Amino acid sequence: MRPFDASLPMALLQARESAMRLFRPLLAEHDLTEQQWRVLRALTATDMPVDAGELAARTFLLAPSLSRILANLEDRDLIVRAVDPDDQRRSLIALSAAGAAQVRAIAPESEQRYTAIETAFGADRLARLLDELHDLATLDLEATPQEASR
Amino acid sequence: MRPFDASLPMALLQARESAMRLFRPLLAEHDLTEQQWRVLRALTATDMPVDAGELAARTFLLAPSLSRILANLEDRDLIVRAVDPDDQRRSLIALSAAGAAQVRAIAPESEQRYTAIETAFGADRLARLLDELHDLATLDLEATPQEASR
DNA sequence: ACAATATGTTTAACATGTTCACCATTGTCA
DNA sequence: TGACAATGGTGAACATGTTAAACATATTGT
Repeated sequence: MRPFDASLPMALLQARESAMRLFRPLLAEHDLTEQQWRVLRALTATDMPVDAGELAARTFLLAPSLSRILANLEDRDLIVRAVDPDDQRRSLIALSAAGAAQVRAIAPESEQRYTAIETAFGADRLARLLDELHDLATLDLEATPQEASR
Repeated sequence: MRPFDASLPMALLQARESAMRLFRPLLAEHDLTEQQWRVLRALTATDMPVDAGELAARTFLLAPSLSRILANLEDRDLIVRAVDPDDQRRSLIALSAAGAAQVRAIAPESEQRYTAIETAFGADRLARLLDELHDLATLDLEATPQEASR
């Protein structure tokens, strides 16, 4: 069988771990997990409140995970939630003032560490790598090839 | 701040998810998680029993996670464990006959699906991507740059 | 209007990720 | 030899990944 560390999923996992090792300590100082930070960043990027489904898509979190994360962030008053008046099934989510302050407190150091990776690996090289990763992610492969003929 | 989906960790996460979507259903048919499969594969690749620390390194699992996974696999008789006579702290782990059979049952289809990715993305292109990922993973970045001068 | 269906979100259950603490066994060294 | 630190493994606690089910609200078709 294919050698172990030559597999694509393992290589992607290792590379990601290597990068995250640089960010996790910073986030830990502010009592945020990687996923919680992802949610806060996604909310920072928008002016309009977004519903949970949209937020899940933007952060690449599954709905059940996001649901727990939002409950946590709401308890800590980093976000605010309100029922969508046009569709009571949805809840509209936005950053609170404290949440926005938290993001402002972390962002500069986060950017700085990202730049460190960019510098060490090469900015243009990193850009090409991101392009390749994007192509790979959007490859659409048949999930069940044996049923492709239906 | 940096746009959200342009970040390296997100790109790596998406790419990996895209690839794993192809494998998870296959593993689920055999009641194995991705990580359990990783352990079985790692054990297949060696003739000698390995201790848990070595196995953790090869599968890129943290020790506490591996500990739980091994307990699970041992309950299902897919692996066997024995105390290392030379160092009673270590336990030596090997594939059981049933575990080896399980791997043989899954491997062909797994390889086939991997080949599908290789074909769709381009074999040489994938090889170059793996090289880049390896370089990225082995970049050693200072975890805490501000203390680098000590 | 009403029943059937679809959709957005949450809960449940189990497995893993992550950090910290603990335990047993080894290794070190005064 | 006998404290004492280092090492391998596990347990605990909390957060997330993952799938399936439950729930409430909307939508559809008749």
